[in-house]
Amino acid sequence: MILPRDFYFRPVQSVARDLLGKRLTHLISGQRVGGIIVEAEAYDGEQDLACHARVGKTERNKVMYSQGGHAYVYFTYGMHWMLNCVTGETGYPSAVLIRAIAPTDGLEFISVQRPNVQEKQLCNGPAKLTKALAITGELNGSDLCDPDGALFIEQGEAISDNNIRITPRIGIQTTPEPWLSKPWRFVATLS
DNA sequence: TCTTCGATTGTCT
DNA sequence: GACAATCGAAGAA
Repeated sequence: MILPRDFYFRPVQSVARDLLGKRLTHLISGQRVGGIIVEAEAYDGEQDLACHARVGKTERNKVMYSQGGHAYVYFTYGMHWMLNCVTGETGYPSAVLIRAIAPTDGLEFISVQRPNVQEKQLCNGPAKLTKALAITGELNGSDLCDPDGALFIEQGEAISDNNIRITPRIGIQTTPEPWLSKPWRFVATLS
């Protein structure tokens, strides 16, 4: 059961929190590869100086300005892909960075993608999970609400508030306050 | 266990 | 020409 587009038409912080426990799937040659989302971060518009859209609309970040429910996939550090879910109405650049999942489907595919890696470390980072699920720039702009698409997010398990940790965002060291300390990272604690 | 640092390229100024 | 929403290896303690 794929999440309806309405799910993404809410404040990006709410979407980030509620994505925890949902099921991310990449369909590869008909095979389901994916897992449960356990970590996500919110990036909220041009005023958020940690958000790519802080410099306005560019060729790179234009997908963030599209309608909620689409995938924003970008390349960074010369070697890593990152996966985001666009939120909000067309024209408002906000998105949720998917930072980690607990893999449940296509484990043999994942182990080929990430050889010699302990199970717990397979998808516990934003670049790790894109590598594990073979997500690249080809999927940039994909509609996550399309049941015939290759990449989609389905209803999963509800995560209660006392199983969620909220912290500042990671990897934005050069971002000035107050954005640096915004509690916009959501982590589902296992068990 | 903790900290430092190299890899590697698309994108923006 | 600078640097990035990172990772993992290597070295120190």
